[in-house]
Amino acid sequence: MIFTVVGRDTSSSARTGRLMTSHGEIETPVFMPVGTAGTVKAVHQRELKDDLGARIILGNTYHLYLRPGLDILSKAGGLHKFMNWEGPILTDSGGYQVFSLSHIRKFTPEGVIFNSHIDGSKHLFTPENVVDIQRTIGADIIMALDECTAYPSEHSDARKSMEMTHRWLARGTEHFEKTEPLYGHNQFFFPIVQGSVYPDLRKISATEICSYPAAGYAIGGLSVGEPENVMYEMIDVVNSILPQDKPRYLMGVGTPVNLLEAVSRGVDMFDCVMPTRNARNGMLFTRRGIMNMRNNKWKDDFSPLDPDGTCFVDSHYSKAYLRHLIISKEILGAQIATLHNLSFYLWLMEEARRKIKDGTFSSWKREMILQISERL
RNA sequence: GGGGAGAUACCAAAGCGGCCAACUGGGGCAGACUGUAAAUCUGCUGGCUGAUGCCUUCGUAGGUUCGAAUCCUGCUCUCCCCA
Repeated sequence: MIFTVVGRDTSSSARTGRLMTSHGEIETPVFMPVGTAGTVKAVHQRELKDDLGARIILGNTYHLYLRPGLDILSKAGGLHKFMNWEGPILTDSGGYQVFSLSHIRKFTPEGVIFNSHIDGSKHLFTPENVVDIQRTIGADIIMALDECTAYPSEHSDARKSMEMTHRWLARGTEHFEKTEPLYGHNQFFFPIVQGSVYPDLRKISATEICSYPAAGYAIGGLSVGEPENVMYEMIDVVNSILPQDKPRYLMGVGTPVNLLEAVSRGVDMFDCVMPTRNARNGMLFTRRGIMNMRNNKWKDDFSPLDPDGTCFVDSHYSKAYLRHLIISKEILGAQIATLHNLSFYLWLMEEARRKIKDGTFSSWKREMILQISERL
């Protein structure tokens, strides 16, 4: 993968760049909407592409492997064709499910045994077969199997967890190198830094994963409950070690403020369920602040959803109408709210790229954070 | 006209002598949500109070009882069956 830094902020570590994949070019910093099960929930692929301008989306190894399963994905010719998404896709390895489904998993020397959350059946994930599964899915960027260390964790536990991630990385990398993409387009394999909230471990981990000549590097195990300033500190520690000329992907983060703080620390790629999940739960992010659409105060506010918004739903529907839809649990409410939130996240990154190029990123960021933190 | 059943908080509906300011569901109000087991989850929902607590409530008016949403009597209303 070719990654080119095309602009740098002068007063922070923020940079803007271009990332080439077989399915198109991505400008960074970029937010990648999460589409766990082969769908960004509540958003049509055409809306994703045409209305939102999303350039790359996520899928999830664990979910797609369980359903529809590899047989179907293989017959479909990969996830791109299956879901009719022509842009780049990144798949998470299932490492996060090792963490979030911890009560139905068991570690073995080989890998991690899971009980399916769907039917309870047993499945084994190994650093190797997770590469194979992601070959079958056919994502442009695939992730190493890691363990997202729980927070809080003792230093000794965090170290053990990190070391397992490193051992898995060695095996996963070897397997990745001796296997081939299945659908005629390139795939890139990203290792993941762990180390919990311990700077010494983060340094060890970042140094370790940099010893692999990967196309890009991910920072995992953050925004799992630790204070935000600790997360920022870890990003600083890791980014001081990760190579300048490779994309950096902060996994699972985060709030709009988190994104801006991480961009200013040199992060290039983000994904998070927050804009989509919170949308379905009635929470809207706007450049003037956060709105809980279920709140009584919107019931007769017929003004546009978001007068500053860039998505057509922002000017075509009122706050009162969306509140009605959300409260009535109407499907359209989830659709409108999700379109809005994703368009806000994508706008925020687009604007960040522009400000980095302009050389005004830091002052813009400062002002932006004040605005978007308001509770409306 | 005769017989029967019932009236409980915003709605529905438990409770049938003290553990009841009253189960539960809905509705309402608010909060949470960060590589999605989430169109989910949590809290509150008579009044005053930070809490303990106090005050006013179970159609209505009386009565029995140390004590009543719960037992008795009258009244009002609703529903069902027969004529």
